[in-house]
Amino acid sequence: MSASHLPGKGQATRELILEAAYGMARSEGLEGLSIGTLAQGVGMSKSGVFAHFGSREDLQLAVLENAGGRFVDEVMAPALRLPRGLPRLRGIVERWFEWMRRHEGGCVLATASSEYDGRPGPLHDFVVKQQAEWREALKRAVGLAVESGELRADTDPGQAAFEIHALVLALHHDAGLFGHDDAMRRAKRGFERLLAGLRA
Amino acid sequence: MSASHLPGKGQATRELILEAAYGMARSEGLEGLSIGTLAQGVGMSKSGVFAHFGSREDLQLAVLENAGGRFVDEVMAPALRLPRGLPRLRGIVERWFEWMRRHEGGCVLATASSEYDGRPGPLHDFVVKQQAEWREALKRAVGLAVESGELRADTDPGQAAFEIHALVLALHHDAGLFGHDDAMRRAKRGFERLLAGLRA
Amino acid sequence: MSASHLPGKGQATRELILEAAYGMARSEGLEGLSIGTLAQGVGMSKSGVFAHFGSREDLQLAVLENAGGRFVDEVMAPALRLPRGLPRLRGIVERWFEWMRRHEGGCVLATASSEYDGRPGPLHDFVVKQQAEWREALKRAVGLAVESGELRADTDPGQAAFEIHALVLALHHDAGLFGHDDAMRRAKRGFERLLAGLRA
Amino acid sequence: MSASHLPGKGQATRELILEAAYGMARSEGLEGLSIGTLAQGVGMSKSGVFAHFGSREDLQLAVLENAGGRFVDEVMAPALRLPRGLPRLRGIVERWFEWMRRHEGGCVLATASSEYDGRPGPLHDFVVKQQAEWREALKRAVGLAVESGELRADTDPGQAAFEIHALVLALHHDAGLFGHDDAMRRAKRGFERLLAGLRA
DNA sequence: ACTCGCGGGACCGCCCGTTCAT
DNA sequence: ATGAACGGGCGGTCCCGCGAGT
Repeated sequence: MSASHLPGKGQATRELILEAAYGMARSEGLEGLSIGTLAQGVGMSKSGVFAHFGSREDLQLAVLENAGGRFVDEVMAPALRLPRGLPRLRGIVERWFEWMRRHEGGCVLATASSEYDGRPGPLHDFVVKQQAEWREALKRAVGLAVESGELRADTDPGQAAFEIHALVLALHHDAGLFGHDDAMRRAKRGFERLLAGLRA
Repeated sequence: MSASHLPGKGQATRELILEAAYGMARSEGLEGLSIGTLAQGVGMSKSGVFAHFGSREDLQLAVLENAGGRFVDEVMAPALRLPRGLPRLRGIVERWFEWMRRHEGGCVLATASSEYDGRPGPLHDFVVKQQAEWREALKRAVGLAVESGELRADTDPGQAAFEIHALVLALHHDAGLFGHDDAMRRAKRGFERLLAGLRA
Repeated sequence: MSASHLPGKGQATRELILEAAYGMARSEGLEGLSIGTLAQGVGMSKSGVFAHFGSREDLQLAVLENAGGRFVDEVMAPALRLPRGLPRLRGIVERWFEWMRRHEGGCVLATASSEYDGRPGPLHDFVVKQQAEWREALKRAVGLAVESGELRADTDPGQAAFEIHALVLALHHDAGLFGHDDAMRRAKRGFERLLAGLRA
Repeated sequence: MSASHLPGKGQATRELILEAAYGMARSEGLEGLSIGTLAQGVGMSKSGVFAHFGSREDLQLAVLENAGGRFVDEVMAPALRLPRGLPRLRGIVERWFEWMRRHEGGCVLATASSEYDGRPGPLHDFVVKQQAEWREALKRAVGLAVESGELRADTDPGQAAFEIHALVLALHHDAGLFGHDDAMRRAKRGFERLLAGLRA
């Protein structure tokens, strides 16, 4: 957001590294990231890679931040440009499902939740913040649909957000273990049933 | 032929190790298990620990098997002794939630799903088998409740099982990140709403 | 040679172990022998194997002793029953070559010389003793052929024994690296040439 | 493009390590080389040592290569600058004997032959290549002495090379087990006798 | 500003030879 | 002859710094 340094070569390499790191973290998890392997993957020396992030933990944070940014760009932001109410709520969920489809075989953001749920530290805190943010966004979208009268007035937005997120988690879970297609069908049907129950 | 090694000293140590291993895997994940740390935790030498399981992978498998066995004993088995239909279905879900409460701060079985979803190997296969089994049990319980007329005849048991499991996953997720109590409340309300929608 | 303990089961197992150990030492060398691998090879527990020899070193010694005994039985002893002079000398060498043929792919006795030449200890001493013995036997056989007038009177038996042993070593060397057949031809021709030069 | 890392600090350390490794391999054999012990010997950390050679096997190969290079420099190359015929043949053998004198107590190149004769792999292949090369060089030197008329026309160069090499092996063998001086005398006398028999 | 070569120290999973009670 | 355990070592990989090159 500042003019501190023109895009710069460093920034470009950094992005390249993050890209590769994200790919690796998808299958091995953020905890499975190894600087050596990563360096090999991008064709640099270990110290070259290392220099961009002062520590492994900072690298993991950067990957998480980066992926989170993309999630916002591809899921949240476009949905927020849709009209309030059901359209926007549907927009979020559909894009979220679609995101999961593209990340079939491992979504770092989803995996990170269980990697760091019981392990204090900066990564834990960051994951909590991210997840809370998105849950809140979901909750707000539900709330607006209640205000607009599309959903029943006695709807509890937090509860609804919880249940929607549950479907996302189950989608990721089943897609990874049992195959993507069935999981997607079930998730979509689950969402429709949920909406049906809430509709005014 | 004496009573010397029927219960076996080795078996006892093995159980002790598995206990400690389970505790560690709860926070670090099965992939985070280290034989050295584990040995230190049980006050044995590395080689002493190692000898009980021919390899790290076999140790991980043993932990998973052991935990799975306890899950069956504490959740599935007792529920199967309840009368078919809603009571049994409720029995499973309530005990499953209760299991999650006791494993607040990390359930290895739940975490393993995301650790091995995209990583081929014996552990992956085992996880898939376990999860499929329990999902199937859930599905059967739903089916029986349909047969008994307690749930609507057009209920899709597989879909219902998916949605119930989603609530379990969300319970684990939220409990780890946002605190257990809220998560539990939401999961229970979610289950009641789900049942309400399915009731004949 | 004593009546200390009737052949006994223990003795039999011991022989069985030595047999297996010899086989392993042929490809891996005496230093490459591992009690674990050996135990597995004979289908016993490590400690079971270990109990027969108080230490790894004693096992190695036993293997060496055992193989040496067989060498004497198959090479030296039968040759000593031949008439003195050239026949006996030829007998030794031919049987020695033949021994190498049967141990194509590694003769522990030959290998041990280079494993322990620069490493003090009981094994070194034992190897030296064995090799000295056989060299001495060779030397005596040459000496007898000189006395019988079949070889020139100015023959130096120690020198001749050295050169004959050289051919044996070269046979083992070439057989292992370049193939047995060529090596054998060359060794035999070398021996004949040597004899031709010494003949009266 | 500067002189910064043409000699290279790393190269220097590498040579230093190889030097120490050669010393250790002389008594323990190439298979007896241990990275930990080696590191201790050169006063570095294990990983520091390890980094110079991607694996233990590559370290062993490097030691073999290095020693082979020195052998060529000190034995073969200078002899090849002598006039063809007997002088050059003598030059090779004398320098080879001299090499053995300097490596009294264990020559890695000689020992490696018996360590890897029955064990497939890159080291085996390398040893075979080395030995074949030097044998071939010896054979050529004999052949040239035949062409020059100094050795009998019916001389078989391959056979002669075999017998000369046999003396080298016996020199190494006896020097290690029975003492160097006797061995050297016998080897030299053997070579003279051999030449006498081949002379035109 | 960025990248690399080189090295360290801790730890990994695993296997060694060995002991002791049974 | 076994099973359990030990202490120590193996080869190998980790993350991380320092110093210097461009």
